[in-house]
Amino acid sequence: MILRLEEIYSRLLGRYGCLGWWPADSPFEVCVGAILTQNTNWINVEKAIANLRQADCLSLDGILRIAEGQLAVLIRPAGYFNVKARRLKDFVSFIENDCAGSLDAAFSGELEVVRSRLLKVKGIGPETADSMMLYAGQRPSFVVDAYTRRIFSRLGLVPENIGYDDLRNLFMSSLESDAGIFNQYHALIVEHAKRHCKAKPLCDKCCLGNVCCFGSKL
DNA sequence: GTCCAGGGCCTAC
DNA sequence: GTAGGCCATGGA
Repeated sequence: MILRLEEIYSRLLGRYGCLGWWPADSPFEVCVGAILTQNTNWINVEKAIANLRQADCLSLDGILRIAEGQLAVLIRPAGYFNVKARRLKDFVSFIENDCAGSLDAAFSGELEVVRSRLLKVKGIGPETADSMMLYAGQRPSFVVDAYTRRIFSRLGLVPENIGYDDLRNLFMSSLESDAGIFNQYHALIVEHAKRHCKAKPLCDKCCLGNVCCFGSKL
């Protein structure tokens, strides 16, 4: 049986309930987290964010002000710290110079225009741009990640090697364009993946019929 | 010791 | 246009 996207959402919501993503105190913090979490465990990101907060650098001005080398030291626990320090600097420069220092301005305008503007910033790829738009800007841009591709290809809904934009388009054309739903759906996918898709061997009580649950790698 | 985590850029073919 | 290498920490 092939499950539809709405049915999968309904099952995940029934299983895990409202998750209330993203775990951050402000839209700016969401953006910082989106960059820091690239290919990195969230636990390590939290440590880096705690360092930034303690150093009073968890703000646009804070990151503009601090030297890149010092920034790298603070975010060290998140890994790739030299790369990510540069990316954070590039991002705040974009907000300061191209958006008049306003995150609201960065997220204002036609959806795909906002997205393509973000994608021009070095270090912001599709997933990071969509995460920022959805979780910091409350814009209905669906976030696809490795978990999404893994689960939905295992369920037989898409090819394993489907491209990012193709998978994003599938969700966005199949679901009501609602930031609240997109927010929940992505959060539910991540929650499900963390609990089930890494289970070895097959986990039990999988609300998607165990199909997606057989180790983290195919 | 090995694998993996809520990616993205750059270089070679 | 795309596959492969690189960036790097910390927990399982």
